[in-house]
Amino acid sequence: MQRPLSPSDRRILRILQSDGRITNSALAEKVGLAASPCLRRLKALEEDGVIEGYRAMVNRKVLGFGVEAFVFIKLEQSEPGWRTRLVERLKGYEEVIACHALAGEIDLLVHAVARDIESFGEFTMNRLLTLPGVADVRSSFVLSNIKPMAPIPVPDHS
Amino acid sequence: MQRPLSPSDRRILRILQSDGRITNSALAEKVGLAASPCLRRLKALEEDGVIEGYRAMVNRKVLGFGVEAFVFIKLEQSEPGWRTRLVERLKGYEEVIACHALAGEIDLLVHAVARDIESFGEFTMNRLLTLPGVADVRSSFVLSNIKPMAPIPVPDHS
DNA sequence: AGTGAAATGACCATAAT
DNA sequence: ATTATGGTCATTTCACT
Repeated sequence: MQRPLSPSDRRILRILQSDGRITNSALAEKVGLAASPCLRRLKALEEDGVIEGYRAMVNRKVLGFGVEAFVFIKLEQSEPGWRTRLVERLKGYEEVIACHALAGEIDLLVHAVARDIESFGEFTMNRLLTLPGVADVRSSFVLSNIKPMAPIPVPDHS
Repeated sequence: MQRPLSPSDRRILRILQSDGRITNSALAEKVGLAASPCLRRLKALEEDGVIEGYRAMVNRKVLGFGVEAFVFIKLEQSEPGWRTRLVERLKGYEEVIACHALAGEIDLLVHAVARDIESFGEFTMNRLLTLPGVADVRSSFVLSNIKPMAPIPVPDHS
């Protein structure tokens, strides 16, 4: 189902996770490959879905989002259809920068940004609590990003 | 303290958050600029720290990490020094792909990956619970990534 | 290895302040 | 005048075959 990763592939993945915009030729040099085979490997990794995309990390505060928070949501037990629609609505909110379904006490973990505390309040009150199927909503503001979005470790073998 | 963002800057940020490896010339075309001024703006955004970096998004399962989890940590009240050292240790763990300090019930929210449930257990037992200053550790496995790492919205004005 | 495309820097034009 | 914007062109470097 998945071609095994060569040592070069692994080096490529390590480098690209910390510098996603490096040129292929600079990448090739770091990896210890000629440009041409390096590019072929990179394309293959993209093609195979090992690399799912590239993203610029933007400073949220510069964009006017002074508040970052996590919202812990418990759902009511209800027909499956409700849950699907709830999740679709949630995904549609642009304040939601990530959302995970969890096992255990909390059903949904929502990572959100907002301009300020007031607009975050508006968001939770008007857009989260009003979703049908939501039993409980608790929010915690992020005080500091201790470790922001670190790379996934790339072991020498899978 | 921060140069205001031009409409072109905002378009650049929107595009680069969903395609961080787009060539400058393709970016320029989408933005509606010539390549040269587009590149100048891009460099300035990096220089000013508006863009904090670029990252390839890698499929964790391909790398052998079948398990993704959030760990909710409560700390004991203790001297500030302990907390700093605890946080440093936490940052050093490569299983930890993100970590936030939160206000409220939970003090630290840790986002982690592991090869399987057993090795996640080893991680929580031997590396988290043993940290001095930790009062309580609770873990929830991620069942699904409902909305994985969406862009931060870029308003037309800040 | 070669060729077409992209990146990059020097320099100019225009408009708003 | 100064600042901020964008454009053109020439050169080097890169991507890709």
